[in-house]
Amino acid sequence: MKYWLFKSEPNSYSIDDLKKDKKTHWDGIRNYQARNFIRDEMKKGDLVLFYHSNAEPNAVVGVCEIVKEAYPDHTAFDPDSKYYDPKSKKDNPAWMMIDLKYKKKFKNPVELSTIKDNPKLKDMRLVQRGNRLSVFPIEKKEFNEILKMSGE
DNA sequence: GCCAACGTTGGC
DNA sequence: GCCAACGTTGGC
Repeated sequence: MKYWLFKSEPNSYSIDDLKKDKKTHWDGIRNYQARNFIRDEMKKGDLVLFYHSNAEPNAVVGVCEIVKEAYPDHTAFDPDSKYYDPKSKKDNPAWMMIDLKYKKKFKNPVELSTIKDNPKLKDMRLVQRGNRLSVFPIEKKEFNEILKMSGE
């Protein structure tokens, strides 16, 4: 089993939206490295930290779980979608998505600033310079450390 | 709002 | 195949 971190801007989709929806499909990934993680490595049962970016404050705000493994991202086929990509064909989809289930929202979000201050988390991609991936793997010990910092 | 970082595009 | 231009991400 693997552990992941997903970034989302709360004004487009927040942990509260996921809590309300209970489950969602993670569409709109249009980066090949992220796509490869989704397609090749994410498995049902993997746990995901949900992170708010461009937020006040930026923070890990909860946990969710992968409940469906990679399948074609249908928004790439839809000319009306902002994620439309004519290069993605139905018989050879370029982009994939997974389904996520809500698990918990932290009472105390773990802020980016405190993550940066924790030497145990210095190797996380989240705090590395220039990291722009919106989904990426994290270590089990990093996942557990964030949980510990949240007090959950 | 600024800007550094970095992925993608397209001309050559 | 190189690389400049451009667009996007995301912290500050």
